[in-house]
Amino acid sequence: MELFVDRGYESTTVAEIAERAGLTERTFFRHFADKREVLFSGSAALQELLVGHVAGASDTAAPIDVVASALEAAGAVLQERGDWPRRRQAVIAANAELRERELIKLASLAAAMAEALRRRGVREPAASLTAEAGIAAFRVAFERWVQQPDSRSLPRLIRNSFDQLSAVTAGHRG
Amino acid sequence: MELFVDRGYESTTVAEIAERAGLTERTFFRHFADKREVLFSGSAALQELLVGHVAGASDTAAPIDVVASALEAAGAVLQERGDWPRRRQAVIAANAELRERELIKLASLAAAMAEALRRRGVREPAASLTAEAGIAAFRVAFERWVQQPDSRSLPRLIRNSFDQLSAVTAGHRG
DNA sequence: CGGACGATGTCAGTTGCCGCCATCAGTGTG
DNA sequence: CACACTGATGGCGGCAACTGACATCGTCCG
Repeated sequence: MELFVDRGYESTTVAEIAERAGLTERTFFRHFADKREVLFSGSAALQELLVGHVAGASDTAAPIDVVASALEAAGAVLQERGDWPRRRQAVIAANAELRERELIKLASLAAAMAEALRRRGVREPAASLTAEAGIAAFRVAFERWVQQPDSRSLPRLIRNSFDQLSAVTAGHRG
Repeated sequence: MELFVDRGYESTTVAEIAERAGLTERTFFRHFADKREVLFSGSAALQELLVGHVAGASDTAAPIDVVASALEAAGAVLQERGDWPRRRQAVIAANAELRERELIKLASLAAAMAEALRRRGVREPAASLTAEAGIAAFRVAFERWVQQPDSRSLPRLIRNSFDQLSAVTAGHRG
């Protein structure tokens, strides 16, 4: 992160990262599949958290509410990490490769939640749709949170985003 | 496409692609920003189509319906290309790098539609949310269409996907 | 003590990608 | 007709991401 913030992601070489960590370039690639992954290795934990929440939710809760509360919980965790998520997001936003990686990580979170919903008995395409739309709501909320100078509560923004989503899709006449 | 289908995306080098086209590797990179872009250069046209539909929709239509009908129109165009979209999608699905690129292209389509909605007077975060959720509905429908052996109408699948989306988010209690 | 094992280092090689300069065909201009 | 300009291409060299094969070293276990 120090190197990325200093001179930008692209103009930082893997050799430099490895040197700063007191390791070899070869060893770096044994810990991370590629250069981008340094910034995304934490997403596995987030995925477990989401899946756990979905699996443990009340049986009577509607799928969209299950997804919403799982993502609010994730938002609370992110909120507690202080500056880190914002600095990380600034680096990601400045680089196209990293934005691509972020999208596939989010898609992977959606897929994991959809799978967890299916285990609760939700059928396709409702499961995928709920998970994907939920991630979309999360993205919009997270982006707002990152850009806001004041620290408005991320879980609250996420909740609002779900409300908006519900309002916005309600108009559709099938 | 011939080379990709034959030996897979990864084990096809840019030099081989260029040679097949009767050009040099150097020239290839003058036409495409990187190796992945060969498969995604058409997305600009799709974006124009979507933005045009959103901009030209009836003033009284609800944003979600505007987005839905724009994506149905896009689906109709894809449908007319016969085998091509399915072959292309098979190549993309088999490779992680290509899936990343596809996601960022879809995100770019969502951003363009959100911008078009804003020009119609839709405010944030409703505009982004509608566009993102719409793209999610499209993705789910397109994936089903690709996997279905019979050629069920893609626009119809997209319409169904939007109906499901509406049903699925309706349960949310804000 | 000795051997298995996991983490690291070393080295050479492939490939994506880019900067720089030369070439060449087509076009407009005096 | 000669010249300059422009746009597309080729050739070459080089950087950086990534990988496979092999060596080394510390640790743990019997």
